[in-house]
Amino acid sequence: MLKTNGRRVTNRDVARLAGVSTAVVSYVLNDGPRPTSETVRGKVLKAAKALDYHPNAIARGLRSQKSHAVALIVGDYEPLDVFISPYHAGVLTGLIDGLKQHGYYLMVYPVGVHEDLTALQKLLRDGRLDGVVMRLVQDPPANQALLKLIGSVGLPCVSIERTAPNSKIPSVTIDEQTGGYEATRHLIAQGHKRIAHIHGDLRYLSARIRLERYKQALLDAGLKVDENLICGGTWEPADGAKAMTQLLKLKHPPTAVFAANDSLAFNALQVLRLHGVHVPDDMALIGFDDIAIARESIPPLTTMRIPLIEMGQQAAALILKAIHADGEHVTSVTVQTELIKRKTA
Amino acid sequence: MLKTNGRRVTNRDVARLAGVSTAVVSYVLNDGPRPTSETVRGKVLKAAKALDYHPNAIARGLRSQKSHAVALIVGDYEPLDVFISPYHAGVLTGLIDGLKQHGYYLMVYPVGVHEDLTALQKLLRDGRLDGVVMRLVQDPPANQALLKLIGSVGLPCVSIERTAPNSKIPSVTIDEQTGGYEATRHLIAQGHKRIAHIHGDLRYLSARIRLERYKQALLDAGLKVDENLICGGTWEPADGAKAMTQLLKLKHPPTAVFAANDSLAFNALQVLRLHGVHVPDDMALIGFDDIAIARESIPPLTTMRIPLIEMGQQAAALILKAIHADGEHVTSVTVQTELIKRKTA
DNA sequence: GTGAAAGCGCTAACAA
DNA sequence: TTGTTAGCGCTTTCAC
Repeated sequence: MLKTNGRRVTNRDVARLAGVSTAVVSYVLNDGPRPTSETVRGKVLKAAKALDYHPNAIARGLRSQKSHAVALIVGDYEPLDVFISPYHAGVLTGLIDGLKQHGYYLMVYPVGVHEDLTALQKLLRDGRLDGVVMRLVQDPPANQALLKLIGSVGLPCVSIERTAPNSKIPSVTIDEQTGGYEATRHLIAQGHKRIAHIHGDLRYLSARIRLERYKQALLDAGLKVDENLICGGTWEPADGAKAMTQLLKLKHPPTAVFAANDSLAFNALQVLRLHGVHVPDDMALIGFDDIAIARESIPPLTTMRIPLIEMGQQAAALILKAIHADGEHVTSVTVQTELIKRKTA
Repeated sequence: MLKTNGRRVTNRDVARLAGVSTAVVSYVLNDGPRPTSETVRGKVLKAAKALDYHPNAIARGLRSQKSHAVALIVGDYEPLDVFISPYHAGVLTGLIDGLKQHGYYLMVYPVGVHEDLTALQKLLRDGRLDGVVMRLVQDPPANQALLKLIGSVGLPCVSIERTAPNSKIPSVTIDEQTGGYEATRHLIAQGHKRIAHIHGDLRYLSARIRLERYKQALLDAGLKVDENLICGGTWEPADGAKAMTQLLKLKHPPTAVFAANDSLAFNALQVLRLHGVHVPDDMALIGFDDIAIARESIPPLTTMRIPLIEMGQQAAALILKAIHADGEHVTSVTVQTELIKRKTA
């Protein structure tokens, strides 16, 4: 905290210089809650400027019980990878932006799924936060400890990417159902009958939904689900290459592939090129997310776009609403995916 | 901030339940500064647990003038891209990790180079920060406003990636001199005589150093610097493709290319593949940074690795030292780049 | 070894 | 319209 060699400039210094009381200084600087005369107002403003006065947020926070700070709590299996993933980076960016515009600050706090929660509890009960945006990764009951902790502290909270089971926490979710379905539909619409799916880490709900909706789209189109055409392992990009290699070895290989995210798709694409398979003629390919690599890849990837920055901004809007709602209900938001047609399907 | 339906549990509640004064509660919970008897200690601890007491950080901060919070201020031309860049994501990750281990929290604050600084000034003078880690992007005099602001608030500060001119601010820098030189040396060592360089956005110091060191390495090896072999534009990945296309059109094309970062190198690589140029036999290629794409690309990129996470951790160590140093000198740190030999050179 | 109380800087209720 | 002052929750000095 600030440690000037001279004394810190306070409320009282301004009051003294302006020849008024500290209350008036407060009234002027906060534009209320009581009116002030123009003359006094001018004197206070002048004194504040002369002294280069900046109100102390800590003192103000102690008094008003508001910190104007929000934390982003993001759980993951590998907390050190969290912000390196383009996925979270996008959300983080939108969130910061949305908060900054309203004078709120963002604290970032990654937490490993098996990490002890006492440190987090300390942060949450500290009084230094006005609200929390959290990103759950695990399913119940594994995420119950975190959820219970957040519930117990009574802080306004918004869940991002998925809903918080058994709670009234509002959320910003992706319409995964439609996204996975439409990605598959797009391939079907191009006349493909043998469509494979490279799935993500099935510990993640999004991976499971995409897989399930892929199947549903096939069935709805009167196509059979062939388990041989379903492969994958984790979100590790290398698994995309592995899966594609596997698919190419099939006696009866697919003519199109829906990969659960762009990294997987991109790595699969590289394998195709290595084997001289022409994309999209010999093999169509669609990804998911629309991260930078999708545009940069040659050929550029067709993909289902998730509006990451928008998600972050929506989360910012929601948590601000929740902070000011004072118990009133805040409605959840679902963002839509969008088919981005490029050159691979 | 926490708003329980019941009253907040405070110091006094614990004191009352334990039958002691608030002073003793503080002594026990903070292990000092005065000793306490074992009996009293037990009673206080028990009462604190019974009431689920958590000290209020704001009140504590007001009293102690310490917040245990640090901000990462990162300037850039496009503030919305800041944390999406794998570069900053790595630094951010290391920084959070290093701070968390010492009970400090990180606030993130991107700032556009042409942005008005009053909002930032407010944050810095707020009293809510114990220190600042900043990443300058512009050169003097353009960065002077930011630098002057930070200097004037008297907060402990650490500069990351580059030094802060005309100031005693300690820094975590990369040994760019060696990095750019060694990358070029590596290509020379393989017998290449015509080596091109795809440079980055020359508004950035790192881009300029890499270019300059590339030239120096050539000269030191008795090779001529051919301006036709130097191209590039911005850090935009697409410029890597553009530059490589240009190089291939030369009557006398290079046999090796040093790209100023991995994204540029990767996009250049795609162009090579498109033209059927074999890498590394017909054209060797080396990148810089060692971001994920360098590993995932096929063939994987040879590159100069920057230890991003380590940089963040070093920055954390330095800012913590600066916060506790109380005016004493904190020495700067330089991290080394490392040649990662993969398949493109 | 412990209690009482001052005071960190601010806001707002109470008085005037 | 403005001044006085209590008090947010904590740490630490002063007194015992």
